[in-house]
Amino acid sequence: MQDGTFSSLGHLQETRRGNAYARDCPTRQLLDLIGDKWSVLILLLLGEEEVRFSRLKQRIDGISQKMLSQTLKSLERDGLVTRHAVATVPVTVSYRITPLGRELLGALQMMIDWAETRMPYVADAQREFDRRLSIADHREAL
Amino acid sequence: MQDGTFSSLGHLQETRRGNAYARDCPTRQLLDLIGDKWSVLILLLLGEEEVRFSRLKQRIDGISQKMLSQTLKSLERDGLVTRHAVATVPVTVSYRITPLGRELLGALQMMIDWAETRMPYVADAQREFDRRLSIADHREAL
DNA sequence: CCGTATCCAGCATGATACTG
DNA sequence: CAGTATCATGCTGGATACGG
Repeated sequence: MQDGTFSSLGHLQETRRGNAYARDCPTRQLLDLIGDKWSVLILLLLGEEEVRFSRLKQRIDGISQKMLSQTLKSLERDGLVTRHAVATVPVTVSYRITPLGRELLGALQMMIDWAETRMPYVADAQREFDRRLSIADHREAL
Repeated sequence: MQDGTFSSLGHLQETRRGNAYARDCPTRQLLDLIGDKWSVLILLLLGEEEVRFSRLKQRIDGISQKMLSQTLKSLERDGLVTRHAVATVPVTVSYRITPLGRELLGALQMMIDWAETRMPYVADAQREFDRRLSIADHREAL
């Protein structure tokens, strides 16, 4: 079904560089990494300072130990944070953001700013949409 | 468990404005909207021009009719795109990005640029991480 | 303290078939 | 052409308990 799409894209100029619409474009790959529930929150915290595991768990509202551990390992694998273990008893582990991670955080800043100023408008649009929908549903029920 | 977090954040200065670490911060709300599999790809296409449903389906590699319909309705509900139906037979429907959606696209541009230039480094880091892990696993098996 | 294993519920996505 | 309904499925995230 899509083979034709791919080959026709070989010599295209879709305005943006590269094939931005393939399901495996870099943007989607990135969203697969950070589009989850906790990654960005963790990166934001680590962007300020090195933080210990237990402190992260305290400061991130509602995260489970499992998800914190899992997300940190993921971020470490992606080269966005580093893990530093000190062999005390019990062991002490802290995490730092990498230069690559810090760069990403910078690239996300405009998005974060947009979210903080514009999400209220999105919420308005959603309410309006739902209101119209419920009216339409009501008519339909006649 | 997290109530203390919230109240203590009342008079904080966590570097970034607002409580960026709550699970319902605007940034996470935004990621809930566009962190899915298709939203950004659709927005990018609509950012160039008004596009018909069938054309979107052709151009977005691998999307199902259900997911296209569902994602478009979601974006419409969020106020990021608008739907325009023409009562031909059969009906003709096209979608346009809204000013709010275009603004979001602008805010995403740095992230998109970062993804296109830096995702290779992420891929490198992942390979390196997996390589070391397999070595460790191998030792462990002795 | 930090991390993992297990089990489980809910949701996101997809295949397919059907309708106006 | 555009969209919905149904059903199946894999994955994400959460609860809990255990281990180093």
